[in-house]
Amino acid sequence: MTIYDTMARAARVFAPRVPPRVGLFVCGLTPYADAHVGHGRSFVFFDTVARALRRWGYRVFYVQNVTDLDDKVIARAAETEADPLALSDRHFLAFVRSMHRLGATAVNYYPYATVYVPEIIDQIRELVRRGDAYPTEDGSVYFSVAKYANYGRLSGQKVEALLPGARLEADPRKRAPEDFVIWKAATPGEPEWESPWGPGRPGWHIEDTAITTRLFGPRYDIHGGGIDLIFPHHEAEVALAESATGEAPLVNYWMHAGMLTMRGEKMSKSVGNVSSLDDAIDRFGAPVLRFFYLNSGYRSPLDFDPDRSLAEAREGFERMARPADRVWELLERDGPERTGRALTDGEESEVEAVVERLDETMANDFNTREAIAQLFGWSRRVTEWLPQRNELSGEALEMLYAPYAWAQEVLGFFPPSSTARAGAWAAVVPVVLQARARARARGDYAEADRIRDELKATGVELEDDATGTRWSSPGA
RNA sequence: GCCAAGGUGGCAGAAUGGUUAAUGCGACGGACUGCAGAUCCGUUUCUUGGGGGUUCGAUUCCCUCCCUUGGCUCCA
Repeated sequence: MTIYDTMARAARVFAPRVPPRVGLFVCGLTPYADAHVGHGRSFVFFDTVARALRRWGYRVFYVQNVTDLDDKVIARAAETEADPLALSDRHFLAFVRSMHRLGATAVNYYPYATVYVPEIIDQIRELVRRGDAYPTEDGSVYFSVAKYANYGRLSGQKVEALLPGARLEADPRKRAPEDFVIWKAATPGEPEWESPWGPGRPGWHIEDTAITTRLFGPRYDIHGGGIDLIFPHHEAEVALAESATGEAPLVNYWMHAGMLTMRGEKMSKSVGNVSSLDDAIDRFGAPVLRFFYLNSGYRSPLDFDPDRSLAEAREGFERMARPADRVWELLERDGPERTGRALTDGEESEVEAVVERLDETMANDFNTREAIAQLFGWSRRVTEWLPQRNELSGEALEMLYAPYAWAQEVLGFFPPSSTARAGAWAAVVPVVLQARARARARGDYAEADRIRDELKATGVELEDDATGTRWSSPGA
């Protein structure tokens, strides 16, 4: 399989350092506000990466850090008079709930940065000892960019070119304007930890390297994140970790997910054009949202139009999922032991070829879009089988379902959805349907349509076909 | 100004050094249906941002220009 590596600016064959183990680290969010649709994109993508790697037999240890304390958390907490750590804790838990609703459950461990303060201090101490970082009189510590020769390799930036940059402010405490803070001297009233340089708290970049050095050692396989993090954050991570450990490269494969834009502009809390992730899940459901995200190349920008994007994704997803549902219904009702005809050898190898191709497609730098195109092709094929589906054995039906099972495993679509027709509705709706069937039988279509309309008003949708009436309650 | 990623049909968005450039959405017509829905058939549509080069052949590789977005010490 190949992965596009940002450092190499090319697709490279993937080879873990210690197969079959894979260390995967993805920059998580700073939980000072609710997650938005843009966050969902990259986290769903990396969830899919971990799912695919696991399917292929890799033992993935997926770590996603939580920046539970930084300037924004403190600022937001000050506005609401809340404790900063309690504020980020609350938002993080909400974020994890959203991720679970999205089926993004591949993460093994979400380390809070503040839990790793001892490791952070150790790493800073090592950098200072080596002369790569220096404390200042006020009790902060800065990393000396000039001491790291490869600074700029990941992002393509040159240090000289940074100087005219918009936000580099002259700071008398810094030896060079490009130096960045790794330990921030305490401000009264803010959370602080004791350190050799006085009370303070960690800088952003060093949190991740202290965590990954502790959990993975000086080198690991894959580091992911949004493309907006390449500079300065990931550039700084490389410099810090490689300086502190003396080993390189820190990361073998750098993966960056493209931005989600809102009508052409990056969705972000700073811009203020955010659309709540939970609202999107509420309105369209996790499968539609995952479909929307994965229906594009992960490195390309993806535009989100709240009026159109998810409605369009829903149409597409339903077309793809409908034949899967028809097969699943029978399996759910009769179980895999149901009797009937088996697939022919030719049909079986057809299914196997489809699944094999899906794996090959994903192995090409996680080409989820192409995999989805293939699933559409499979749905067209399954539609041809549907008229005779009642004659098929459970085993045959399971084979027809195999590409969808693949999608469930890797892309996270098609969650087992038996609940949709369960509960109180399951008892009541069939009675109503019988009444409607009698009305239709005697030609009273006005009554039949009235029942259909009234059910629809409660969220229950009906579809008539040759075998009877099917109902569904998407909101259930 | 510097760095990076994008630019493909009405829209979203793939792919490839080589037959008709996917897939989906939308629209239109038809079949089926009591109607609706679903499904099927057909139609609709791109010479792949502009220019130049390499090549027998490029949308794909190279150069250059333009545009959009992201980054340039807050960010998925």
